[in-house]
Amino acid sequence: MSENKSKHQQVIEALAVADGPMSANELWEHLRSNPSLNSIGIATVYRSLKKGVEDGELVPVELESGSVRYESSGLQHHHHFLCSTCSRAYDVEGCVKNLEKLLPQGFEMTRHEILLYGLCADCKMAG
Amino acid sequence: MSENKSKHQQVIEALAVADGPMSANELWEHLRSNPSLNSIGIATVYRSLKKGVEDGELVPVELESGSVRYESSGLQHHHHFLCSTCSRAYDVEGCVKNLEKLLPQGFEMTRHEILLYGLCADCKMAG
DNA sequence: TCGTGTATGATAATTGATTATCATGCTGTG
DNA sequence: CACAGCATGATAATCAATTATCATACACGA
Repeated sequence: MSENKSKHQQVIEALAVADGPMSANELWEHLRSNPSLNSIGIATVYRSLKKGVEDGELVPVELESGSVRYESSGLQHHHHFLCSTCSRAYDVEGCVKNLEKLLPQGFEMTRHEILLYGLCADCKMAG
Repeated sequence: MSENKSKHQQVIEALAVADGPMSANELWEHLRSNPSLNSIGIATVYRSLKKGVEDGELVPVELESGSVRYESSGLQHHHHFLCSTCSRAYDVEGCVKNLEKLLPQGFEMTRHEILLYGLCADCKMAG
């Protein structure tokens, strides 16, 4: 398989070009639906995600209860939009100022996440 | 039991005075540890949470994968802080401006959540 | 007091996500 | 070609959260 991509690479690369973090299941469906790729098993998806995180290529992102999504590490600072209809997560660029002013006395902040909820462009147009 | 509080009321009231949203399990441990209250079963906690949401008294809050927390409805607009050490969630007052500027073209935002991560005052002092 | 209905607790059952297992097939080497 | 080792897929096993079940106990009205 030296001239073809390994399944693991397919997982990593799919996330590299995705427009938002994806769960194991989303990734699985996405890869299976692509006719130019061979089929892939869900076990391989989980294995690749785990390895990707261990290798520092991927970062887990928890936006909801019940599922962990993954994104490429090394992306610019960004946040996420979660569509209430299709439940896909999208990256959104930029950030806001003055987050520190929210911090209560005595607390120490190491990072933050901003989550926007609503309708993504696709679902808004379809609805 | 007319002069005492029902278990359901105890759950609702515990959340009313909590300093952040709590999961079923957190609530259960909290209520059991309070010597002035009778013991309570985990089933009752889940039942009360479900009923509280149906009645509009409680709101589910999803900050992580793996657990749903609940808070009183009708709180002022606020956000949350999640302690990486004790994993408790705290309410934080206030908000920030210009969130709309993050929204991609064609998307529609209905609500948002800001999550701060780090050490809470207790853990910071203890650590 | 008797009967009905609600509240409760213990625990079994379910569910969804994730991990472990195991057999297969392919790669590259000696 | 035979062998060792890794990648893979199907699926069983695990795990945590949640829900369903069922028997008990108490409150309240007839």
